[in-house]
Amino acid sequence: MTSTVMPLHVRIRRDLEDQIRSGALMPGQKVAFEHELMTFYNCSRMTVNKAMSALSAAGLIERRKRAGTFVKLPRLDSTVIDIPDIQIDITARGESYGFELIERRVRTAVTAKERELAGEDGRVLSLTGLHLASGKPLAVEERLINLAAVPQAEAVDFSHLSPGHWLLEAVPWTQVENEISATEADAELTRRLGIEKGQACLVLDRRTWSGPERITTVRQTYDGTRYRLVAHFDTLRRSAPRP
Amino acid sequence: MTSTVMPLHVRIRRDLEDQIRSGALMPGQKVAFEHELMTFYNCSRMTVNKAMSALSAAGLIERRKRAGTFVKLPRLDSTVIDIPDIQIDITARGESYGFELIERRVRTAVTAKERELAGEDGRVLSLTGLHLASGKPLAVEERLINLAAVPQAEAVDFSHLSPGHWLLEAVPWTQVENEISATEADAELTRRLGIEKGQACLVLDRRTWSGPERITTVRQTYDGTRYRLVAHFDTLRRSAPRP
DNA sequence: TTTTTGATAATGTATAGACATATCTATTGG
DNA sequence: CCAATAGATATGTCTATACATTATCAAAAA
Repeated sequence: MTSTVMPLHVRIRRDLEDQIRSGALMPGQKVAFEHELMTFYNCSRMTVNKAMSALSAAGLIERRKRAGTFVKLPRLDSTVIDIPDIQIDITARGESYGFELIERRVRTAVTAKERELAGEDGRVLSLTGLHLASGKPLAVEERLINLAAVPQAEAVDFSHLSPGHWLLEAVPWTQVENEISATEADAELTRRLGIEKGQACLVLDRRTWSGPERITTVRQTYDGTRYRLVAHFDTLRRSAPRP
Repeated sequence: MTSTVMPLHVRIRRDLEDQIRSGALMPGQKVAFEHELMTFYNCSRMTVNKAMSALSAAGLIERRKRAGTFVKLPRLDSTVIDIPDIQIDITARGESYGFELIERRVRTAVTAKERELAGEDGRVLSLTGLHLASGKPLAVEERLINLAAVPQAEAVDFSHLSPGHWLLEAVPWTQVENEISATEADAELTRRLGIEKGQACLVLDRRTWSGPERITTVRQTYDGTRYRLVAHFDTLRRSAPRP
């Protein structure tokens, strides 16, 4: 597949990966010793070691001194799913993306949520808007931005600009907390998403930090019939959601 | 924290990680050259290189020849969430776990879903059951197991044994596909989970492979008010769901 | 001015060797 | 027989060096 010449340590790693994936090397089984691979590939131990260390770091194998190297049991309790940025996700599906601002307010933090974000008497920018896929509402977004951390947000016109996408460029985050849940559509959601009353919606709550500082809190509520989170995962590394 | 002496390349990596996390090194900023770190830590280039390569592999930094090394923008479109095994998740919350089998059938693949799993005329084990947290139903599970791949499943008594947990030990997977969606509780879910009719439920569909072979297909439908997926993620590595 | 070319500097890959560390095995001493 | 001990061995770390690769910058040519 890859037309370019592959570095040897990458080739060794891929060979082993392939054997593990295909089942030729099953979990628990012993992998060849470094010195065996070294003679097989006719290379130095450092090169083999680089390949094996990478596999070990990726959690595919376990290495024990004196004993050797063994294929690890993949653990289901740490399976992983991608959570895409909604704008990127929509365009990746080949649909056109749009954002429509419903409400914008600047105020002093009063509610618990606002104070958790901006602290006592901190100022927050509150935005409510709609994410559109091919012109149709896909998700409602309710966002709070900590103006102490992102003062420049106050001057931005978010009428048709996804705040999440803007923030991504303006203030890179270092930590995110995501929470996925389900909720029934209330009257407001029903109206805004144009769905049936009581329909199930997927809710994504996200809080982001930049270093120690809180940046933003957002809740995106998706039309449950039109949106789902998909992830393909294998023992080496996850891949992107399918088209 | 760590009482043992840390290898130098780990220390270098952690120092850089900490600087990135704390905001001392912001995305886009240039990281010191290898030869600078080499004199700073008084070590060889290979040691610095090992640390930097690891950070590069983890996606924290980007390295360009001649130009140097730069802190990467974390990309929201590849944020990640843990999907725990339900049994492990429930016990981790300090609740007692239980499984209750509702229906068990062995049959030849007829529906599209069954044939996708077991192929034309393949035999499948169909299991329906309830996951209980502290004695109360938390999720309904509908599972199909490919008996060609896991013949020993036919002899197992799943009356009070979580099939997913058993499978994990019996047949290690190499690939998983997860899908999260939301649905309204129908009459059957209402009855089995003891919830209100029409309530929103979180649905987790999972398909697993072992090498090229399909192992199982499962749909777990959760009581939306009692279950949510949580993940804390930072630019270096994700951590477990909070208690 | 624009384009080409070439030197330069940074990372990427690989080697051979050295010593450290953990752990398994066999031998020895009680 | 059990326990302590002493190899043996596989991985872990690190060095010093070499050459490959490639983006960048500046000088030379069009």
